[in-house]
Amino acid sequence: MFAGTVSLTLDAKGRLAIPARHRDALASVAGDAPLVLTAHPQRCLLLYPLAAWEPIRDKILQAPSFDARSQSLKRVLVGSQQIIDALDSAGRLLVTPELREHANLEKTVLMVGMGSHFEIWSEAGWKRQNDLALEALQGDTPPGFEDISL
Amino acid sequence: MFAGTVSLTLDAKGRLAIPARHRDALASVAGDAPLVLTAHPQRCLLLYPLAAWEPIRDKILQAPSFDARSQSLKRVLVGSQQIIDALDSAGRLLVTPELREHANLEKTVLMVGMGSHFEIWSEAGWKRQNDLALEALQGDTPPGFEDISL
DNA sequence: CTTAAAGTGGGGAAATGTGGTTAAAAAGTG
DNA sequence: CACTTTTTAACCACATTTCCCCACTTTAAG
Repeated sequence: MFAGTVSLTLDAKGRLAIPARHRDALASVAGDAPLVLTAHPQRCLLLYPLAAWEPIRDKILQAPSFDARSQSLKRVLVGSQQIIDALDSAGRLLVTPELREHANLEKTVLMVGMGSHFEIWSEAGWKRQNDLALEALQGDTPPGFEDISL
Repeated sequence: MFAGTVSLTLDAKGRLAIPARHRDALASVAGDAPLVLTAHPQRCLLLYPLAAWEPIRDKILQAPSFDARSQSLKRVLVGSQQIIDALDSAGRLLVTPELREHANLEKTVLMVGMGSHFEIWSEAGWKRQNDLALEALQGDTPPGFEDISL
C-alpha cells in the first residue's frame, strides 16, 4: 500500500531519487519486477508496478476505438508508457523529457502514494489539485463519498 | 472518545508533543498500533488510529477514478496520509513539511478532539472555521441538524 | 516544600540523497 | 563497413538529512 506525499527534486539529468521509504514499499510489492511510468490526462504521471498496471492497460485497450474520447484517453494512458527495468544503484529512475513535459515537471516535484500506485505532480499542479478538492466539498457530495463520515 | 481543544506548539524540527491526557486516550483506543496523519481539503490535518482510518480509506479508494471531483478528494485524503508507527520517547510525532504546509501550521497549533479522531489546525484556520460555523446558522438548517434541539 | 511526571531542546550516529565521473552502448558519418 | 561522436546508464564518494536518545527545565501534585 503506497501512501504519503513527499517533495522531491529532479536533478540536472532528469533523474528522480525515490525516497528509501517508498523504495521499500515498491520492492515489497513489485520485488525486482519492472515498473511502468505513464502519463495521466490531468497532467500528472502514474508509477505502477508492472504487474498491477498490465490488467488496467488491457482493459483500457479494449475501450471502443471509434469513440473519440475513449480513443484519446487510450492514447495518453497507453501511448506514453515507459518501462523502468530497474532503479540505479542510488534508487533513482530517469524521467524522459516527453513525460517531464507532459506533467510540466521542473526542479521540484511531488510524489503521492495512492494505494496501488504513485502519482507524480509538478508543484503548481498539485496545488491546483488541493484547490479542486476544497471546491469539491461545495455543492453536492461527489460520487462515491455519500456514505463516508470522517 | 477524543474531545476537547488544546493549544500546542510545534518545535523547530516540526515535532508535535501530544499532551499526556490525549496520549493516554490514544493509547486506550489504539494501543501500540500505528496512527495515521493525513490532510483534509479544508486545510487541517486528521489524526486517526490506524484501525479506525483503514475502513474509511478503503471506501475512499473505491470512489470513481474518472470523476474529477472524487479523484481530487481521493488524492488529498489518501495521498497525504503518513503512517506514524510510534511516538518518540517523549510522546511526540513528526509532522512532515508537506503536511505542515498544507495546513499552514506555524508555531502554535490547535488539537481538536472529534470523537473518533483529532483535527489539527493553525490558529488562523481555526478562527476562520469558527466564523464559518456562525455563518452556517444563517439561512436553512444545515443537513443533519434538522432534528437536533440544543 | 519536596518529589515526580511531563514538556522542551539539543547532540550525534547512521542512513539517505546528490552530484560527478567513467565506461559502455548506440547512433551517425565518411 | 569501420570509425567517430554523442548519448545513455552505472558506479562511487561526499554532503546532507533524519531519527533516536539523553539531559535539562518546567509544571503539577502530594
